[in-house]
Amino acid sequence: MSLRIAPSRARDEVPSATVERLPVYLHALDRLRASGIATVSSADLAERSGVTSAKLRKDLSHLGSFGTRGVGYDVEFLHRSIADWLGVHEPLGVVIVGLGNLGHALATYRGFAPGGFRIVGLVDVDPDVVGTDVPCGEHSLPVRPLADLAEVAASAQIGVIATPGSAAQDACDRLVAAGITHILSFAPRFLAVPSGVQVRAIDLGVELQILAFRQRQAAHEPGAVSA
Amino acid sequence: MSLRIAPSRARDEVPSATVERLPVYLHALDRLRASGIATVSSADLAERSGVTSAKLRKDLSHLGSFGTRGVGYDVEFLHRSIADWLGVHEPLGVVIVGLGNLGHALATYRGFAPGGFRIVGLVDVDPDVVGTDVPCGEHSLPVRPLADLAEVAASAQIGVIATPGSAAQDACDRLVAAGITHILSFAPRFLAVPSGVQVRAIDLGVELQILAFRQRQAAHEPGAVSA
DNA sequence: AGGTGCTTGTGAACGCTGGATACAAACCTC
DNA sequence: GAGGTTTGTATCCAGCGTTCACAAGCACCT
Repeated sequence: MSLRIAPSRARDEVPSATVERLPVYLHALDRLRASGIATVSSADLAERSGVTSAKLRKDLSHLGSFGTRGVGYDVEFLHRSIADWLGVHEPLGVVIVGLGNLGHALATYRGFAPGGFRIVGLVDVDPDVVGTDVPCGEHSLPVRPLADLAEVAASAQIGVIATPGSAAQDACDRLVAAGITHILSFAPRFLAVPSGVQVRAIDLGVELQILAFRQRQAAHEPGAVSA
Repeated sequence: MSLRIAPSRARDEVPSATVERLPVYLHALDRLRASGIATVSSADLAERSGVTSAKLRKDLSHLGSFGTRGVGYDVEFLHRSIADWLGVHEPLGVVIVGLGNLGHALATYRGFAPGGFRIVGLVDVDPDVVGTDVPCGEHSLPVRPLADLAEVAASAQIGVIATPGSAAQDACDRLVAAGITHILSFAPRFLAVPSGVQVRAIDLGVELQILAFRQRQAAHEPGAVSA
């Protein structure tokens, strides 16, 4: 393969919808690499990612030019290119607040390390939980009391809230006070934050209700089939 | 309060963006009701839900007219109206496939019952897990082997996939074969399904990577502050 | 009884992101 | 060197969602 120049276009001008699909492509490339496949066409990769080939090519064109006309994409090169563009090479520190069932699930979740994350701290209020060790991928970490949050968060860039809803706003405020600007929340609540702080909220109950609505709707009108 | 007519407009013509926000409003109303607040204005409710008042009023206008001009909304009445419209009164059966950490977290998740769900089955492949009892809200359920999935899914309308990625497509195929048409997947993979089957996918790794990208972007350009 | 001040409900315009199409450029193979 | 294949991109379109602004309506006060 000839020498290539890393395109690396300005990150600002990329549509957010594209940014949200890039990790999906990365996963698909992961699997292709694991299968020993060296080259992939846009049509093939698109099908594995659940999009159309045109959309895939348009997405990639926003960050540069990675393929070879008439051939396709080199799996290894495209994977590295997207990963670099997303900035996976320098892992971010993650602190998890709340180690109930969900917190444990997140801590032990495989797929954080390859994604460029390193869990650096676990925090909870429950005295029965504080002090216990939780396995986090390779290593394991002790759960520390809520009072230590500021100290723990000092080496983190991302906060994850896995507390009950009633404790979520307090946890959020503490994270923000500790300098965390990007938060992933699983609490069933809207979190108020100062401007400049990004919150990405996932509410399992809401997701299920949306699905349930569609189910009931489809059950009531058996004729309708949507994409 | 005077007699009111339930508006109940056609469900089809409501934009999907509105449908996805209704459960959020419902949660906010839950909390207001718990606080003993009887009346709420669109501005107040909107702030608690993380949207603008105009958007909230427009969303509600799609399903009818629930407020009183000059006063606001009756919390109890609006809650019941949205819940009825979403169809919460008749609970849907949920079957969970995969009872690792995430599956356990989902099974024990509080907030399914009030949302109109009833977990009716748990399935896993691991012989060590099969047979164990898992608490699901009020009651508890035994984990059954994968071979029983069709039988278990017979009384379910929604399937939840919480397996590792490698087992997700197989689990999905079995759910579809058992007649399940609406699936919530947490597996880091695109799931291929026949047309008519709805899949809602949540990939924790993807969510974190999107957030991480924004973090690195913000860190690199300290001037930018986005809403 | 009438006026006043809110708040809802909605009509219309706007912005815009994203998606589809089609075609030219480029590369490998024969 | 020709042909076939696949990428990269320019252009256009369409549809959705959001916002703005105002009219309609209710309660309360005088």
